Amino acid sequence: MKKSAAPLRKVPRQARSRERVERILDVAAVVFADQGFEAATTEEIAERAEVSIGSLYQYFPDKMALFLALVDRCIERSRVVFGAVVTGDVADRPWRELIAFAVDGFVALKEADPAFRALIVNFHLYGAYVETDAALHREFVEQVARILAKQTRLSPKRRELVATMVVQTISAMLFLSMREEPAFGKQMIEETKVMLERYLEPFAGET
Amino acid sequence: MKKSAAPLRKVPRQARSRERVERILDVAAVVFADQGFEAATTEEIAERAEVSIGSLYQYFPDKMALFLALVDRCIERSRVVFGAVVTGDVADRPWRELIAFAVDGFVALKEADPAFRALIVNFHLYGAYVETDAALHREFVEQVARILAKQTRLSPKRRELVATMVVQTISAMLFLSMREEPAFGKQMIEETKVMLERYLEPFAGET
Amino acid sequence: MKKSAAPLRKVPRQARSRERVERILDVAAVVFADQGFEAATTEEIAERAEVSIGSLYQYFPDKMALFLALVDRCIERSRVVFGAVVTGDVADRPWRELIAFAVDGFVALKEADPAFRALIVNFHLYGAYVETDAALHREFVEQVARILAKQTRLSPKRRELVATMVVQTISAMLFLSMREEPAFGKQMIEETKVMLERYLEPFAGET
Amino acid sequence: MKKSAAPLRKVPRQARSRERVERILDVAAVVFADQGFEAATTEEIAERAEVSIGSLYQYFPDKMALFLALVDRCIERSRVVFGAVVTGDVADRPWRELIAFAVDGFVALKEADPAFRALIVNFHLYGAYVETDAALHREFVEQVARILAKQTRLSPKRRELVATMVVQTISAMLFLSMREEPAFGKQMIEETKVMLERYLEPFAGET
DNA sequence: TATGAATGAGACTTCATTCAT
DNA sequence: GATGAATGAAGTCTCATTCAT
Repeated sequence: MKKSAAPLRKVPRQARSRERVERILDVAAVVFADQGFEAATTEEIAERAEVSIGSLYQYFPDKMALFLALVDRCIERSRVVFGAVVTGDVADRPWRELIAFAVDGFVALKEADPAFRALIVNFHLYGAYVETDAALHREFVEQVARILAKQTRLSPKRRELVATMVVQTISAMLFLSMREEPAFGKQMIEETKVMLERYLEPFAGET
Repeated sequence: MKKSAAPLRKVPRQARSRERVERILDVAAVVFADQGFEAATTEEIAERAEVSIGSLYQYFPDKMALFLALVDRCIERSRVVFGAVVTGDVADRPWRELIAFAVDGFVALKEADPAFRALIVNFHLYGAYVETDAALHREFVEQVARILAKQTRLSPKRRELVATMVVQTISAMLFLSMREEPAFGKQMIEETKVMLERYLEPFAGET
Repeated sequence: MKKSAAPLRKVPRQARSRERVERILDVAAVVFADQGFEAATTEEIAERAEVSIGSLYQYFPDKMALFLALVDRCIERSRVVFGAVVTGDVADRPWRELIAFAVDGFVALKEADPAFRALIVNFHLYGAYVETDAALHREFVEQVARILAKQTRLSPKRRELVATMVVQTISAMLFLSMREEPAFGKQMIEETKVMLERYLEPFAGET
Repeated sequence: MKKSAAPLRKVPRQARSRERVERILDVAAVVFADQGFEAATTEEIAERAEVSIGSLYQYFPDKMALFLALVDRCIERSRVVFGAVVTGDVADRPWRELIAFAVDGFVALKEADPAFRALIVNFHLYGAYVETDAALHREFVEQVARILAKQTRLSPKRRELVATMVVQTISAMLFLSMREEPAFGKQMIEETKVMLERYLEPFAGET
């Protein structure tokens, strides 16, 4: 599968068009989340967005561009949500709280935003097809790394590694917990917090 | 999406045929690992196995059956590898060693066996289409749970949860590490050991 | 063998498209008539209709839908032709005329409309696969039964039986006469009239 | 679809082989009758006959040859059954009896012999693919024509035509009655006798 | 001669994408 | 710009027939 050149073919300037693009993305998120990227069809997305298939392709050069646009959208939205962690004094709170804040934040995003579910469900695509790739993950990793910078004495390299572990663990568990019975899924999420706490605690004083 | 009824349509009795089936599966493993289940085509698999498409379908009723056969194959092979952990005295060793044993074991399997890579890369399929489903995961979870039973006082319910966390963490990290630069990937694997050790240690005396 | 859900996938609204659909059906009629339903291929139909295979499937969900559409088409056309028999005073004419009218009507339809030939040639399909089934036959049977109601004192049950005999005899002989030398075929048709006249005459005063 | 050159590839001389051929034909009759010629597969026939597919093709050059062999078989068997009509004094009986004898004879054959059902069900094939064609029908037509010669003064040409009508009507009704509810089917058969009686009676004194 | 594994043309159908209106 | 009909490459799977053992 080829990669898509640009996420957006043309930037819609008029309010009407922007609405259309939003509607398309809203629908795409739901469809990708429900059926998976490959099983989803552009026609269904266009139909459910009450937009002609031609219009869809006017804004998005190909199917993958839809997915990439969702990635971008998630990055923006997560920036808003997690901005508080880094900028505010939240970063000075104890691990337990930070982790709970992060994990619950992700869970909330997943629950509230179909676009997030779409990414989580299809995160196996990242490496295979997308090169904008883990743009979202990188975003998160950087944010976590910044917190680690404040609370630990880890080297930059190590910080990136640890931050990556944290982010990947959370996203993996979000994905995996979705396939279990809801009750067990919730337990997995709680257990993820435990695992991360135990993992991170020793770093407080470590180099 | 339909499920495949039987893994094998015809059980090959002659050595010649068994070879063919093996060759088909060997190739399928590589193709599924490289391109993903959906992008892979039965025709390419047949071609690269130097077998006619008809022969392929003589043994496997449909594409999914190929994947399921790989699952079975992995289960068998992993049973051999991990059998030692449960039966032998290995189970009495300290956490650090057990975890290293398990993680390195998985890494070795992944490195040695394309079938394992195929499963890891396509593990998002398990729940969606397959009902033999996490047969492999369940296998691993049970084995880990047995070790936990020996070394901890966790309740059966909790044991299952913890074992699930361990297995899913390992397989997720195996998958994710494959998409990073090799060097960074290796660091992730090592870090996974650290995370699991810290996660499991406290369970030694816990209820 | 599965049945086709809807005769038409998309109702063509523009004149251009309706033409296309007509062309597809025209060609399908000829191909089904010449080669039989099973031997006919959707690709050949599309090709001869100078339409892409994709277009064909845009209007017809599957091969069977093409056939069903032909059935519908025939029902409509036959309604037009035979409408006169029931509504008009034609029904008061003597048997000989009515039978000649019906048989000659069928022959004319067969000669003029490939769709009719397609149905006649493939009428073995009706019961096996189609549930719109003998929709066409039922239509004819009802019309004939209505005439019988006017001209005889047969019980409703018996009327249905006799009407069925008449319709089936005509359609069978149409089919069979197509496989004989044209001259002999025509004789068979004429003889069919004789047979039906002799069969029906005694019913005039019967209960 | 091509025609098959010879009905039998090699005439089996040994008892063992003749048995095999018989078994194949027995099964083919049932399968062709149940599923229709096109839907039937040679593999299923071979399997149910407990014969390898290779053996089947040793005796029959292709699928159609199986069908043609069934035609031959039916001709032979019908000769035995109907022989009495022509040779014996049966031919001197009144129409009503003769017709009943013929129709009931066909019905009995159909009921007793799957091969007959196979022909009846697939009689639409005759003209389309087979050139040995109406071999069976011709046989019957000749027999009926012989009776007509004894009981009427019809010209040879007319005799053939009338005999054809009789045979085709019976076989068509046998086929059609199989697709109706059993009760209605039986009524159709009885009604067929009525129709033929009325059709033939006037010929007694006709030229 | 019997076997049944192997073959591969070809059938049906889908769906991302284009382009005339 | 919007529309949606049209396209056709490509995919999965079947089955009549062959041929090595």
